[in-house]
Amino acid sequence: MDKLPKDFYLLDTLTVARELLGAYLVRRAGEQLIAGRITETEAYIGAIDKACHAYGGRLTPRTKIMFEPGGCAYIYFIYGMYYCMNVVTEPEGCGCAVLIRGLDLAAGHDIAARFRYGEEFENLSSYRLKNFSNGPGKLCKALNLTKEQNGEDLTGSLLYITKTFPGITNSKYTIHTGKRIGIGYAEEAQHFMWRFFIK
DNA sequence: TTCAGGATGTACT
DNA sequence: GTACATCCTGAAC
Repeated sequence: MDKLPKDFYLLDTLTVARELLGAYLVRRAGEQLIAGRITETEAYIGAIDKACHAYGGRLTPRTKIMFEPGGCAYIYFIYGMYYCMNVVTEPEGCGCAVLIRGLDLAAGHDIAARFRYGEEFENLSSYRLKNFSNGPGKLCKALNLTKEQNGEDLTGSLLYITKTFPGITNSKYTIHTGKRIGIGYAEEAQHFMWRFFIK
């Protein structure tokens, strides 16, 4: 399995955000694997981005993971009930990350469905299938990602990203860009075209 | 199919 | 006390 190496995560945040599209986020749950193709990302660059939790070098217990060298997971709790997962990027001290906003489930359907809805995958309604992991809070629930995985090394065996996944054929895609979602408070930064997604 | 409202903990003022 | 990188439900169209 061609796990993305540490060096990849040290690259420019916008590059990582684009390159992650079409890759597979893999989560080990016991002996089983859950994998989803990444369909939507957003870049957050601490030095210049008012929407970033680490804007202006703000270092708190929550944000300290963002200042680690690229290649670990930054998972935070939001709105009292959801988690969002980010990939920390660039060298140590930068405070940059890429938010994973959407996944297409590729493997581990049954266990993911239990994490997400507590039901078997084949029993899910079409509405639930369509909205299974197409949002940051949703995909964390499907992959059972919580603060327990905050800071997890993405080059380890519990949580990692690959360019291909066994038994899955990569389909072609086109990258689209847009404004980021849910950051209306961020003044000029809300207009940055730092959201990337594929069809 | 779209939309308003509520749930709810943590970080920060 | 307030805002938050969200999602679900139920009601109206």
